[in-house]
Amino acid sequence: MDEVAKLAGVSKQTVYTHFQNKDRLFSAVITYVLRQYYPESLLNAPGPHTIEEDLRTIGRQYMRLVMSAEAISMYRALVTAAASDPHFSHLFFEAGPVPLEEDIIRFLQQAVSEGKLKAGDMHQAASHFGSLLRGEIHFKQSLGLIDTVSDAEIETHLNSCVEAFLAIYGR
Amino acid sequence: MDEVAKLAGVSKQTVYTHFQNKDRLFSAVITYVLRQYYPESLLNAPGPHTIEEDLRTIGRQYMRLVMSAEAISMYRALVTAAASDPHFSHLFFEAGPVPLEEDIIRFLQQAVSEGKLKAGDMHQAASHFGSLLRGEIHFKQSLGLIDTVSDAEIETHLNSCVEAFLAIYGR
DNA sequence: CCAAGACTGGACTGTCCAGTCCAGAAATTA
DNA sequence: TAATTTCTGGACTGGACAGTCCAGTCTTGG
Repeated sequence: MDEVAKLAGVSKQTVYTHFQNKDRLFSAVITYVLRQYYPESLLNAPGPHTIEEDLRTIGRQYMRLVMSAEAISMYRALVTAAASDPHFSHLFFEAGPVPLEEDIIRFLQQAVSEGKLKAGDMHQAASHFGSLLRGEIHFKQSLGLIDTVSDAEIETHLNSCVEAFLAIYGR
Repeated sequence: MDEVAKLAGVSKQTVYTHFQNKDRLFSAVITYVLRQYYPESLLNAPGPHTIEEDLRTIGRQYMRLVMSAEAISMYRALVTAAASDPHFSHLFFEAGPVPLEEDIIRFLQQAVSEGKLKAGDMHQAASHFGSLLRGEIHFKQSLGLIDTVSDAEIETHLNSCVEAFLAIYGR
């Protein structure tokens, strides 16, 4: 909290008048940050795309989000807090992963109805896609074994994930 | 450390004579626990199996390991520690995930040479398999949004992962 | 221009926790 | 049995950190 006040260029007391305690501040940070980072639209390029292009676009956004330094340190903070109280994790999950996954499911269902993907459990498909995308990279990042991920690495991993996803769910 | 001493039925001083400090103790715990939990053999049932059966056996062991309460709390401790120093994470990774993945790669290569899987990048295949297996479940567990995972849930998830894996890498 | 409210800085309290110290008890060894 | 080593328990130190207090300063709206 001392550091927060310092970085804000404000006295600690002022921080405490705006946020009753550290938990409230942390909650506010979670909701604020997620609002900032939540992708407006998963697909922003105009014109028609192949399913592969769309998956790449979505996957790229997801990877950039999840592997950003901010996301990793928030994830670390949440994991740490979860050891004694999963309250923040719920806050986070409802504001981030849940709506995001819903968006992705909608996209996948649309693709199914257009005959671009096999029909099936789209919740599972979205979950598999996300898991593949996070992959070992996120696991290692969370453990501090990797810090920054280059665009090239993202692109390589992304390709392998999209390819794998289409092998499973493509028609 | 007080609690460790108490649970060990020993004075704190005695703990400190055996382990210079908390870090050394933690290191010792990591290596000890991994030795205990490291699967002797990924495949223990006798007789010939289909690749699907083998993948299920391996996947089941991996999931049980990774989703155990012990593994989750160790992962949490490592993630927390990684925020300031990834030293323990390295220790962990070299003693656990690295050799495990090597075993799995060997298995996959064997399966390729028997014509049961497509040839390709088996490191990537192993990584994808692991990522699918950890999946959303491990992500949620790490955040404290789920605690225990029933055998039935493991089996359901396992099936979907093996199926997905074979769709990608099966021939 | 002045009163009310907001902000400052920095000292202070209380708690948690790793690690140390020590005097006496217990176990080992010769 | 006597000497030596090891262990006990519990008090203590020091540092980190959340949260409070307060006296004095700055801002701002009427």
